[in-house]
Amino acid sequence: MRYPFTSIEEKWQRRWEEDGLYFVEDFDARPKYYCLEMFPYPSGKLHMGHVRNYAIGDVVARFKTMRGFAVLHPMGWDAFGLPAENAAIKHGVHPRDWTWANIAFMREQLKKLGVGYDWRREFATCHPGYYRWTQWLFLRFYYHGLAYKKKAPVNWCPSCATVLANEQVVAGACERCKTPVTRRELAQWFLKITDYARRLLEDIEKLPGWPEKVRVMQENWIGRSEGAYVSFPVVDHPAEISVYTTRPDTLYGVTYMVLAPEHPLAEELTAPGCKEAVAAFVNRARALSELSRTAGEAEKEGLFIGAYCENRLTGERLPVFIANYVLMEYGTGAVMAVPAHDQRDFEFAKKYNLPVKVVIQPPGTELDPRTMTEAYVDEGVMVNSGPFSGMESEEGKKAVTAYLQERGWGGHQVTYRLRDWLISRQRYWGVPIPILYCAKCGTVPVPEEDLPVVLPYNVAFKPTGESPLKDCPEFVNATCPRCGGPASRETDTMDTFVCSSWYYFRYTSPREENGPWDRAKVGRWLPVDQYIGGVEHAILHLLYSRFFTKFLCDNGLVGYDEPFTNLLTQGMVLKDGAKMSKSKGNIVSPEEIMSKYGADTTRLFILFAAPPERDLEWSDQGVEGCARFLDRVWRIVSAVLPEVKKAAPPKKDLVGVNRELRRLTHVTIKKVTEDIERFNFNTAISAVMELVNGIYRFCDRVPQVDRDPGALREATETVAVLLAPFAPHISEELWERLGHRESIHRQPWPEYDPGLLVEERITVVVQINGKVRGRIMLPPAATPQEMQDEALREPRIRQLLMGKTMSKVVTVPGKLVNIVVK
RNA sequence: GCCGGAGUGGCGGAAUGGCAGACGCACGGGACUUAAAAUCCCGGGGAGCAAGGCUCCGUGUGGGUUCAAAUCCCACCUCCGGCACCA
Repeated sequence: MRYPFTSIEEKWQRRWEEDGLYFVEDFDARPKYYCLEMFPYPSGKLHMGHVRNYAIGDVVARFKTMRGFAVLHPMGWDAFGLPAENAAIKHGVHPRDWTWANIAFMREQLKKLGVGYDWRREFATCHPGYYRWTQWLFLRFYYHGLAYKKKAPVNWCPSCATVLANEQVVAGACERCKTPVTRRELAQWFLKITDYARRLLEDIEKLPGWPEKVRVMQENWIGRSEGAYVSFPVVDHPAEISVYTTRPDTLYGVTYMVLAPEHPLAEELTAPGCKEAVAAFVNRARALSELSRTAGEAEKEGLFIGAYCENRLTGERLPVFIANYVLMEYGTGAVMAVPAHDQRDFEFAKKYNLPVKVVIQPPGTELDPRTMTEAYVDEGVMVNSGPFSGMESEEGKKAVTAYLQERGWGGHQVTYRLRDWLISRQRYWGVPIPILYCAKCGTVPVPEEDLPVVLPYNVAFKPTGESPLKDCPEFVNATCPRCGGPASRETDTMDTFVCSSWYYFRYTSPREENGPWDRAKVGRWLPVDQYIGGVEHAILHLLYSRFFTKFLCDNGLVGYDEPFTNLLTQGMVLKDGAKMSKSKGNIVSPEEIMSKYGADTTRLFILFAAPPERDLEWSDQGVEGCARFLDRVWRIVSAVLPEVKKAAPPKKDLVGVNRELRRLTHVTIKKVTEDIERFNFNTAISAVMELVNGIYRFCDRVPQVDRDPGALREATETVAVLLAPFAPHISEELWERLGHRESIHRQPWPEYDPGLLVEERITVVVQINGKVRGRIMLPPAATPQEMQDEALREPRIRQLLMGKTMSKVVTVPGKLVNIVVK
């Protein structure tokens, strides 16, 4: 028989809401704790990944509340984005109506899950009251020169009909729809995140509370490298080609130069006879998708453009090529090719029969260009390098760089892989970029007092590759705030990651009208003490948010330069070993599970089945087991209720089974407390299960006259309290039935009594040569000598030691005795 | 290729130098029942034997350190994730 979860859950959800149980005031005497889960995109319904995310967050929030913290635990909606617009195109629903309907539905689902949010703080990023401040922040970036428009080759997703940020391109394809990305030359808005590359990298050290995995991913993404820039004068032309290299020690081994096809000098330097071929090559390379140009096995292709430049160190003339393997976006868009010591250059040189010149000799062997099958890319001793010959690579790098610097031919340089963040999107359902274009005044920012630039409701949704706002005259046509003349509005909207880069500040003062947030409230709550979400945001959202926070800190808008002190990245929810997805048809819907088993069982299973960081394999039988456990709790509490309801506190001097029950209770409190602190929810729950099993055994074996009702009451109430963060409804109901008036979620977390943890007698293992050969019972305080003596008195041990020589005895107090014999 | 993480019963997982397999699932036995379900209690790593208690083997593989290794060190294998022509 199943306990009546439906009525219990409804009853308490209603009661909690009426009582405002989860409201938290901004200022009270308790220490603060900000617990935040990544807010969802309102796609329609919650999926199991959401359930996992919010169940984990709720355990943390409830636990910290019971431990005496003022816990800020809010929820909101990352509500702009493409799916809304795609739904509009497909089903003829307006993105706004679609989004708000989804929000209403998902809010109810979260409430049914029993998550304890302060719903007064809810907001959606698509509300003008919120995006007004997104625009305001954009203008702060703009005024500091960190928001700029430039024409550049950008990633274009033909299916989404919009441009994408670098971070949104995964293996050359759109991270949303997996369509291969193409390149387009477009004028687009960027945020200058590269200005913060150094600090974003260095400050990763300030994040010991983040998973190593995420920190490494960010480090790799930012991609710092140290080297030199070197300029090469072009022969018979005033221009110089500047390159970036991490191996200035190989400068004497350069045998040719390569420009990216998009390089500004490529066309200019092309000899008259080569014009046509070069133009054709450049066009071909430009049209190629990022995928085919960069993914693995793409054959290196290039073309001599008929120009030469000079290596100032050797005086050699070097032919200039354009080639598909050089990227315009990195370094200077040009490289010096050293085939002997760079694998890419080596492959290119072999294909086009270019000379290979060895300038680094590895220790022990001698390289011969004629017999080399691959480049030697490691360090060694410089050879054929003029005055630098004989130097070690490491020393040579410094010496060559210094030499270049003295002569003005180059110098030391640090380069990052990180590129500026492209935030323009040619889509309707996003924050309008608050910029005007005036024929007289040029680019003019919308004055702050005119914000928000409101997204018009009546537009036509066609995926044309241009923003639907372009066809909306009442939006486009505006007046220039500088000269009063006619102006047109920017019609691109912002990447939704802009909206989510600052939402965690807004929860502190969600209706603030005088600024994006109330400074004092942000000071009270930030930084986020515990952030919880999927690892898929390891780079995108988390890097952008760090960038925003640093910028805001520099401008005195917040007092911290890192937003998230501790980060927990949860694993995926799998079914049959694969991520749940529509296409695989292996989706388990939270609605179905919750109506069949209730929210408490659903939460309990998802927390019990695996530790939070690890992937979780869904198991219907596992859910069944958790339901059974809660039934078991329900039954035992109901059964002992008459016995314990009026019981006095447990007597101090209990012995035997009653004391044993108290010991188990306190051991469990200790274990559950420590496990929750370490996010080991699965073992915390198993400890509660053991306590419940212990109560059952106690009731099964100890006649009622011999039971101490106080000890039994303590055990029973402890089960309810320890379960409260995991299964908030059933524990609240049991708490009430046990005679309490105040919510269980307002109770202080129980303390264990260390004096009750000790056993009267413990089992000590006796080993001979590390193998268990016997067990002895001893008081826990037995000294090593007593342990050893007792072990040696054991008949079986004596028998096994017969005729052997004891060479050593190792004792671990409270644990074991190991006798080493020869 | 580089960087991370993981590998333990039939399954999810526990143990971070000290009794491997907690807890749960599945399975088996018992009690209750006319019976079944539910429930409650008990039992389950493998192999061997002179079998009811003992021996041996056992945490991906092979070596090492240690009185003692799932745990620490070295080499390798497999799976998962991230990055990947970044000069």
